Formats: sequence, C-alpha cells, structure tokens
Amino acid sequence: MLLDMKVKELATAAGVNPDTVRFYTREGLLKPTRNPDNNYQHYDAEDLRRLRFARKARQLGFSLPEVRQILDQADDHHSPCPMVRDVFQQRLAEVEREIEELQQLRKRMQAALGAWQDMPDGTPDGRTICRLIEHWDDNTPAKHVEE
Amino acid sequence: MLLDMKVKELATAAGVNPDTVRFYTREGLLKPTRNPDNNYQHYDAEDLRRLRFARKARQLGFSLPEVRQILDQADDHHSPCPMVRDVFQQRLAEVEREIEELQQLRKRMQAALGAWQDMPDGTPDGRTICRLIEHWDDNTPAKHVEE
DNA sequence: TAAAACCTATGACCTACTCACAGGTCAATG
DNA sequence: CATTGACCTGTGAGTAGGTCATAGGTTTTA
Repeated sequence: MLLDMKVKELATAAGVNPDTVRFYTREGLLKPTRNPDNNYQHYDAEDLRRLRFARKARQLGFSLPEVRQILDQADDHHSPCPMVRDVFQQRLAEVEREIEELQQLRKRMQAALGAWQDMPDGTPDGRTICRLIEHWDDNTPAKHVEE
Repeated sequence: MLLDMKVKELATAAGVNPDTVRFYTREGLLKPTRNPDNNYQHYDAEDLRRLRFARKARQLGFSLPEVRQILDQADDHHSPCPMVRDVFQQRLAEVEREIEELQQLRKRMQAALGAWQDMPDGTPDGRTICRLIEHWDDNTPAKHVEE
C-alpha cells in the first residue's frame, strides 16, 4: 500500500478527531495492522476510504451498527447496496417525520409567543411558577401505540 | 396541604414514570419531605405543580438545568418569566434552524435517491464499498465558526 | 539528551431518563 | 399472625456517539 498512516495522520486526512479514529477502531469499523515493535496502529488507504465512508453514512443518519454492518458485508464481497437503499428509504421517512414534528412544535411555540404578548410576567405567588409555561397549551398528539 | 402523595401516586397524577419522579427529586427539581418512620418521600400539591411545570418546559425544549433554574428563581420569589421569554425565543430560533437543516438533508437525500435510480448495485471490488453512499454528494455547508 | 509531540489502553463524562437489583415497609388476605 | 404482593429505598448500569483525561511508553526534533 502506498499510504501508511498513524492515528493522527488518518484523523487529519479524514477531518475527524483522533479519538474518533481510535473509537472506530475499537468498534471494529477500521482494521489497522499493528507494529509489534512499538504497538502502534497503522492505517492504509483502505482504512481512509472506510473512515470517509463511515462519516458520510453517519451524516446520512445511519447508526454505527448499521455502518459496521455495511462495511462487514462489503468485506464479504456482498454488495451492501440493497440494504443501503432500504435503510436509506427508512431514514428519509424518519427525517420527514422529524420535520413535521418540529414544524408542529414551531407552530405551537409561535402561538404561545403571540399569546404571551398580552400576559403580564407576574411574580410567583405560590400558585403559579411561570404562567408563560403553565398556560402553554400542550397539543402534543398522544404517543403512538405502535411504537 | 390537602394532598400527600408517595412516589407512585405523584407519578400517576402527572403521567410520568415513577423513576422520573425519583430522578427529578435527586436532581433537586422536587423537594419532598421525608417520613422519618419509614424513610419514604412525601409529595404535596406544590410538587405536583412543579412536576407538571417541568414536563411542559421539557416539551418546549428547556434543558433540565434550565428548568431547575426557573424553579429556583420562582422559589426565591423572582419572576422567572423574563428569563423564560428569553430562553424560549432562543429555543424557537433553534427549532427553526433544525427544521432548515432537516429540510436541506431531505432535499439531498431525495436527490441522491433519484440519482441512485440509475446506478447499478455492484459488488465491492476493493475500491468502492457502496457507491450509493460514496458517490453521495455531501453539500453540508461547512460548520459555522461562531458555534 | 531532553523536551515536544506523538502513541497506548482504560475509564469517566455528556443528556435525560429508564431499568435492574437487593433489601426494607406496608396493607390485605388466609 | 404469617405470608404475599405491591410498594418504597438507594445505587449502579445502560442508552448513542463520541470527547476528554489520565498515566505511562515511544519517536522525533532541537
């Protein structure tokens, strides 16, 4: 292999914290060789690709176990792509759920903010702590049973 | 006080897990009295109000330390409302940032999904792990410096 | 040759709970 | 009155994905 990197070099090359490299190594996402002389880890171009891949996958919302699964499948010369397509679709749906939830929240917050314009601050009197929050109407749709 | 509740009664009244009541008590958000006979905690109507308040505040995105701060201010007969308004505004802005980020992500995911329609799965060949992800274009705007 | 900069492994810390455990207490039943 | 079940107590671990601290070993550079 052309590249032979120690932890910090790999970390710098991928733009991550050296501790993340060590963490991923412990977690089995990276498989460096070890120099028996000094016990140092040595990473090659393949590890760099794996690390970059892992970071991209994390940004897309794949969990660490999912990333490891993909990498392991690739190691076994199975194409992980069908699985990736599948998890990716699920993740996209999840992102859309999150967006809707946050939009609901924003709506309620804006409404609360509007209502608060007209409310006095008031000092806590033993009956109320902060009316701003106590009088906030929680319209959260009850938790789904199927979850 | 009219109400005198043990842990589970308070938890049921507020619709939370009894362990949450114990946790909030350890964290100083609730201040029950203790029965010296059996070492049990006793909560009153005030604790119920604090607990309900805390849950509402959490739903609005306040952190536990923030909630404690608000409750402490109320205990000192200072109106926490100005602070609440302030943190609330920040939280709303944050929610809006999160929404935008997620919308960006969704956009990129949808684009990737479209592009993938035309890409073959391919078996890992030592150079690529999963083209679907490796060729995904990460347009994440570089991290803000001010954060 | 000595300091600076790196490496190692391990464990703690972060959030906001939730759960498990071991042992004490209490109300009701047989 | 003893047992059972449901409650209580405190403590510690687990969750996700890292980040940081520590103590000690190695390599590089001045």
